[in-house]
Amino acid sequence: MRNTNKSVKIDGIDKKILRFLMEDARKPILEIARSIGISGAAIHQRLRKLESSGLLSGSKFVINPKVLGYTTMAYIGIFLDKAMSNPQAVKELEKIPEVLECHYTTGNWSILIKVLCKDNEHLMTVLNKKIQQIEGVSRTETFISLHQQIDRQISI
Amino acid sequence: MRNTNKSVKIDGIDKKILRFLMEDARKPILEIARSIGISGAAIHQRLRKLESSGLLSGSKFVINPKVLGYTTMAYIGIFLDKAMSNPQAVKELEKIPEVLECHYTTGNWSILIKVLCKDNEHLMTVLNKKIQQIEGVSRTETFISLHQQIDRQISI
DNA sequence: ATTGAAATATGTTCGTA
DNA sequence: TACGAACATATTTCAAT
Repeated sequence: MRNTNKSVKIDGIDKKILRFLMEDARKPILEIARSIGISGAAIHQRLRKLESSGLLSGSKFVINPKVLGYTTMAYIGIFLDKAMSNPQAVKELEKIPEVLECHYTTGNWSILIKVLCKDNEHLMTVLNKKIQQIEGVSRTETFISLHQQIDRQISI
Repeated sequence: MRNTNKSVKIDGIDKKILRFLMEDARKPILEIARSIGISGAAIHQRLRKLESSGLLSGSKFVINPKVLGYTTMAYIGIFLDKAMSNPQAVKELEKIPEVLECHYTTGNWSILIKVLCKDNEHLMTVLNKKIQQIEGVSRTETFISLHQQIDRQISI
């Protein structure tokens, strides 16, 4: 059973450990131990606690999509017909691999999604052949990200 | 010198390796080796090649901000005065820890940012006391993410 | 590109403070 | 909590194919 309440307290040592691992998930624990002057066993124990607190939700290898030719990122605001249920639309969006994020939002749209495509043509295909085809999608507004200037996690 | 051209070719074995590590960056290479039936040394070599190709841009520990009380995520579209240079605004946005992403976009706004706050009150403070204070920011449009339903990397 | 084996380094557990 | 020692695994290199 995983604890997910909000009363998790982390101290300065926890923060140091996390900052290292948020930068490089494969950084050896012993290396971290040496740089912050505490034993490897202690770090191991703290990491277990942080994991069971739910604060650590895993680790990821980050791949650079540009190297695979994916250079066009865009946000798309989607207007749904009143009749269309949000969960049903999300189920369809999940099937589209180019959709990386999907948010149910306040404001103009029902849904805001982030898509990653190879180029503008690819984006157009995704829009016309995939997203607009979803039942209940009435209109979309596309914002192409010409350049992502900040990309980071919460600062701790 | 890192190769960042787009002609990187990866085969099925590379994909299998990457899929494992994109899920769990700390998964032991030898474990992956055993599950796909190839030696650890071979995986090690492939990873080195993938790294030097620029496809692998690192690894990250993922932390769950909710556990620290950060429950309000929002996208904010920012209109900049014509006189205001984009890079200058970005420099100011970088100083705001709640800003996790910043995109220079086509469409209505000059900039689209993603912010993570503890609650609506915190979001309001960030908007009024930090973002609106930036010179050149004329107007903002906020979209609160009531629920993030998809969050993933490119599928390979 | 791949392998197995050797050398080095790390992860993990446990008894103790 | 933290430590160190002991043990189990993993990473890394290398000669050979």
